[in-house]
Order: sequence, then C-alpha cells, then structure tokens
Amino acid sequence: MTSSHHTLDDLDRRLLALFAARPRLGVLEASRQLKVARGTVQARLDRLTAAGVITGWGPEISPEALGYGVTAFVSLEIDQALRQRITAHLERIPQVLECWTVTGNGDLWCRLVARSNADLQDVINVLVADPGILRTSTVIGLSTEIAMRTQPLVQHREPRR
Amino acid sequence: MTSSHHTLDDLDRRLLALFAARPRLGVLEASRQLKVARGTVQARLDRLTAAGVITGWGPEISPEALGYGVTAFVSLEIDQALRQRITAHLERIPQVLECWTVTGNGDLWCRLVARSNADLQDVINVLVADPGILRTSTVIGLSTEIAMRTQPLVQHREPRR
DNA sequence: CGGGCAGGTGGACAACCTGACCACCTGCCC
DNA sequence: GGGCAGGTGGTCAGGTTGTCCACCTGCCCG
Repeated sequence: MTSSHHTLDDLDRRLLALFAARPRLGVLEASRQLKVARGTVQARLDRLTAAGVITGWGPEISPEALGYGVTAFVSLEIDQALRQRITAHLERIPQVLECWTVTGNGDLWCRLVARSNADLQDVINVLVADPGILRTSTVIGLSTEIAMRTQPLVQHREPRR
Repeated sequence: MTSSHHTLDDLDRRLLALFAARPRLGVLEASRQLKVARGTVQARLDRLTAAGVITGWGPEISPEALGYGVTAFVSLEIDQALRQRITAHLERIPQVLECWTVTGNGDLWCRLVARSNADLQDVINVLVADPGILRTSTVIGLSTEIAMRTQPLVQHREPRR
C-alpha cells in the first residue's frame, strides 16, 4: 500500500530463515549459528517486530488434525449496504477461517473448513442464513499443491526496483 | 479426512488460547497461569505436537510489511496432463503464497502477492508463461474482513456429533 | 573536518527457566 | 485387584534471559 515498508538485509533473511526452520531456538543459540553477537539477534528481532514484519509467534494449528478435513472457498454476492452486518455474521462462524472483500462479481470471498462434505453443507446453510447474501458459489479444495508459505518471498531479492 | 483426529479437552483449549495470546511464554509461566503442574503443560504440548494439532511455532511474516501490499486470487484452467510441471513452475515463483487443486472450472487456485497492481501484472505474466496454463481469472483482494484465524475453531465445541 | 548517531561487539551479572528425573496419587478399564 | 495413562510436587545442574557496560565502526551532515 504505502511505500513505507521494511527492507530486509542479508542478516535479516538468514535470521528469518533460521527461525522458520527451528522456531523454538533461543536467541543465544541463534546468535551462535549466525555467528553474530547475541545483542544483534535480539535487536534485529525487536526491529523486525516493531516494523510489523514479524506479526507473531503463535502456535500454528492444523484444522485437519482437529478433524476438519474439508476446505472450501466460497464467493458471496451480497447486498453491499449490509456488508458490515454480514461480515459480523461470518465472524461468528468458527468454520470461517478467512474472509476478504474482492473485485469481481463475488463481493466477498471466504475460506471455510468442515468435518466432511455433509458438514460443509451445514456450515454453508448457517452462512447463507443471512438474507443479505444473494448468491454463493463454492469450490472445494481437493489437495494442497503449495501450502501457505512466506519464506520464498522473504528470501527473494527483487532484481531491480 | 480420516476420522483419526485429536479431540481437545478443556485444558487443551485453554492452553492453546493462552499460547495464541502470548506465544513467547515459557512453559513454567504458562503452568502458573493455567494453575496446573509444569509437567502437565509440557506433556500436553508434546501430545498436541505429536498429534499434529500444533504444526509449528514459526514467526509469522507480514508480506504487507515487506512491501507486498497487493493480494490476488487466481484461478487457473490448466492442461491436466501437465499439472505436475505447472505446480513445480508455480513453486518457483516466490509471490505465489499458496496453491490448491479445486473442484470446478478453475482447476488450480492460487494466492499471489505483489508490490502494486502493475507489479501484479508482471507476476501474472511470469505465471502464465507456462503454456500448460490455458486460461486464468484473477480477483484482487480489496480488504481483509477476517484475517486467517484458527482460534474460534479451536475454542468451538461441537454441539453433538 | 569533527560531531553525532545508529548499530555492532564482547563481556559481565543475577535471576530465572529448562529438561530430566523421581515418588506418589487418582480414575478408569479389564 | 492389577495395570496403566496422566496428573502432582519436588529436586537438580546447566543453560538462557534480560540488562547493563565500554568500546568500535561507518555514515550523514553542517
């Protein structure tokens, strides 16, 4: 959006790669592996966090391991005047993992999970209960070809500007 | 998919909520806040990890903070015979953050990021360079209504089965 | 040119946490 | 009644953290 973004240097990239590979590493151990002073690692981490590059260290949860083996992507065509209320409605549905407003006919785009295809139908029923939702179209995720990743981006060096 | 999934009990839920809120917490501090023995927290964490519920503790990176302020979702219609080669091609593009095979006309579904709309065009050009890609349709993410989340799912108690 | 400043280094400290044990208790299934 | 998984408190040595410090370097700026 704005151009005020953080530019990574080489050490940042190595740091992020290291912590991505072994996240529970302590600062001291990391400094040893990167061959820099401990304070440096600490300062880099603080700066990356302050800049918003690192947004968290939370445990990543696998919905699949919890029994939610079905993922679906739903496009919603909605009554624009009611968007706020609709997103509030979606927020209240735990199976809605993500939601964007997007360009195109589908005004809203969501990621859902469910325990089975039958369960998915139930979830969608809950979802479309809001009368502000005019039309939906669902595609089901069959297999993950590339799992959510950011490392390639982090390691990527923009050739020119 | 398979029904062999881990069922969370109340302590698991509280544990996950706590670590989601303050991930860098030590095991000892967590045990104090949850009012259980340290060994218990340790054991739970180990079990959740072994069960695949917790898949990692990696730092979460914000592409936006790195200057990739534009997100787009692309549906690709492809020559099925070439799917393997195509996904390999996509894997090599850092701006492709995620990719699924899905039902429907769009055989492949990807999430992209780019530095700007103009940059997005460049990324898409790289993407469609593979002749196995027959048709694409792109929608641009305008705003995040619900950011990727799993906590509601974790805290959710299935009413009945 | 010299000053100021951000950022790196290596070292020091006490306080604290971790991993690995242990003995023991409880609830539950067979 | 036995066996077992899982919880509880406790101990221990060793490693790690947060916080200082003095000092060095490169760089921008008047």
